[in-house]
Amino acid sequence: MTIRKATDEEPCPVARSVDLIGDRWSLLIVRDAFDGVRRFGDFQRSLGVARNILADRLRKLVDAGILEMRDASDGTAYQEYVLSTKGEGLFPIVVALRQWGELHLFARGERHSVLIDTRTRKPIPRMTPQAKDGSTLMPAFTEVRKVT
Amino acid sequence: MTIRKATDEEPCPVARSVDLIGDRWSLLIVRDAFDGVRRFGDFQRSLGVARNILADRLRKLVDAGILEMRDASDGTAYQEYVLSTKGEGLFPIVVALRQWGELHLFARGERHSVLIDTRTRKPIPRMTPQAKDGSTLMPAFTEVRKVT
DNA sequence: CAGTATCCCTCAAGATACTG
DNA sequence: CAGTATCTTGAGGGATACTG
Repeated sequence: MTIRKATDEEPCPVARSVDLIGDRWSLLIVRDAFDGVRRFGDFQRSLGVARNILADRLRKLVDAGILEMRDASDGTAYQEYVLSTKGEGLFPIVVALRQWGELHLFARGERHSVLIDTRTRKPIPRMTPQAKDGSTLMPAFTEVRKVT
Repeated sequence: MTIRKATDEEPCPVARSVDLIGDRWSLLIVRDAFDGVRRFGDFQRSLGVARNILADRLRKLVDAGILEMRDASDGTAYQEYVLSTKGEGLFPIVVALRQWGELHLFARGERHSVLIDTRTRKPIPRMTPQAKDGSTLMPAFTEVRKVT
């Protein structure tokens, strides 16, 4: 990052976003968070990431205001990491990555995990529906749960 | 990547997408490509990336079928890199990153670059318009040109 | 101009042991 | 269980010189 502009001098919003969440793990943590994962150990098992790296990424995501720490809902003494409103705003990015990947990175018939919109109880569509003007309709974030 | 699954064993489309384009430079190259950048030197100047890294990323993007090489349109002996259909499919991801960044990563009033939709001649909106059901409307890719 | 070849260095990441 | 501390490795990335 010596050569890249400091984030606060970078005029391109895409670049700032990529600087913040464009690493190997952050977006997958966010994906899991959309999927309802909340606890350190669950993230760790889901991702298979080293504990120290996970701790670092969680801290950065909390510092960035994407995740918030809360007391565990199950009465244990530990913390949970849940998406803030800002973090929930990443939903279109995750969905777009998912849909592009489904369409272009899987062979026909090859199985992949899907997301269920818990409001409509339907899977997030493989492709974004087209509007009349050619724009695409991105599902809203309600709550989502993975099915494999 | 020792611990991460090989791409062809990874069942999550988000993870496959992130594996492919979730590095520091690939998405910014794609962003520039949407912006009409086509030549090695122009990418290099725009991004400030080392030439060997740029060459590597361009090669990987071509191998992945996201960019295609063509003979230069200006008659010179060189090549140009243009988005394939698959690459154009990344538009919603770039737009989503842009809009999230505009909304959450810039102070009020702070200036940032914008994209002009050359079909409508209007800037890509700061926030995705909401549909009645709470889903969001992602602009179509026609052609786009940066304005700072 | 459009790359390739080399060298070097930093940091991300993995492994593992330890602590409250 | 939820982390922290420490060590090691390797890949990513920068600088630069070189080539067709």
